[in-house]
Amino acid sequence: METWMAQPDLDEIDVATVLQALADPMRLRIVRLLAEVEESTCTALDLPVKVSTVSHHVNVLRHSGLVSTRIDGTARPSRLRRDDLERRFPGLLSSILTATPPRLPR
Amino acid sequence: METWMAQPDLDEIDVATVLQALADPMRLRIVRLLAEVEESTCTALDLPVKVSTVSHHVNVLRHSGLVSTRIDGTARPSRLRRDDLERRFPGLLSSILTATPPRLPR
DNA sequence: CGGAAATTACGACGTACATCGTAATAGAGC
DNA sequence: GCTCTATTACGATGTACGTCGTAATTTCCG
Repeated sequence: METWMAQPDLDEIDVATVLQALADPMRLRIVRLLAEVEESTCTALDLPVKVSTVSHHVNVLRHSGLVSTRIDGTARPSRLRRDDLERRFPGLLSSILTATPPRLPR
Repeated sequence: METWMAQPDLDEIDVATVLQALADPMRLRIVRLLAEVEESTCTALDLPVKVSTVSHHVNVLRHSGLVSTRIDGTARPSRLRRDDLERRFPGLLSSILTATPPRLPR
């Protein structure tokens, strides 16, 4: 049986909270990574910050409703709530993930 | 003839910058107001902060590509770049504007 | 049981930034 | 020209938070 960490229900997800979560560059990077690997733990994510910081970011992402986290022994693999987000805010997450990089300058 | 303040081109708009702009509650509120009134100046917006602060926020919104500002005498009426944003990030702005308020608690 | 690994809880530190007050600038109208 | 209004430029201030280091907790495994 699979156990999951506490997370907001679909209709509890606040768009302002989601935007605040996505506003941080490192968290946006985590979201993009999770969109590729489908599931990953904090230590497995290859990021230029300490694991305790990654853990903090993933917590923020889960509380905002962006990711769901499974309990697997001592590991806590997380995955993007793509379908949930698509239902709650159609087009939001997908347009962020498929966005073209900005043209120079800036 | 209409003059406009400098703003990023469509393909110069960065999704990360847009998200950072929308992350602030007051700026999100401004975006929602502009979505209703179609065009407004800083002083016309009824907000619980000083006008200099509103001006700052509108500048951030313009630099991020969310609003365009027209020069009309001493006034600087701004409007949402809805069509531009829809073309650049389909579904992003619209899903934010039409989002249902979150169910309690939180 | 003992040790290693994953995660998190906690406190501390820097810094980015939202906000304000004031002053400077610019246009409109008398 | 003078005044009024709208906007912004600038500096100051307080606070939120991203990051780190360390310790505590939990689980797995030999």
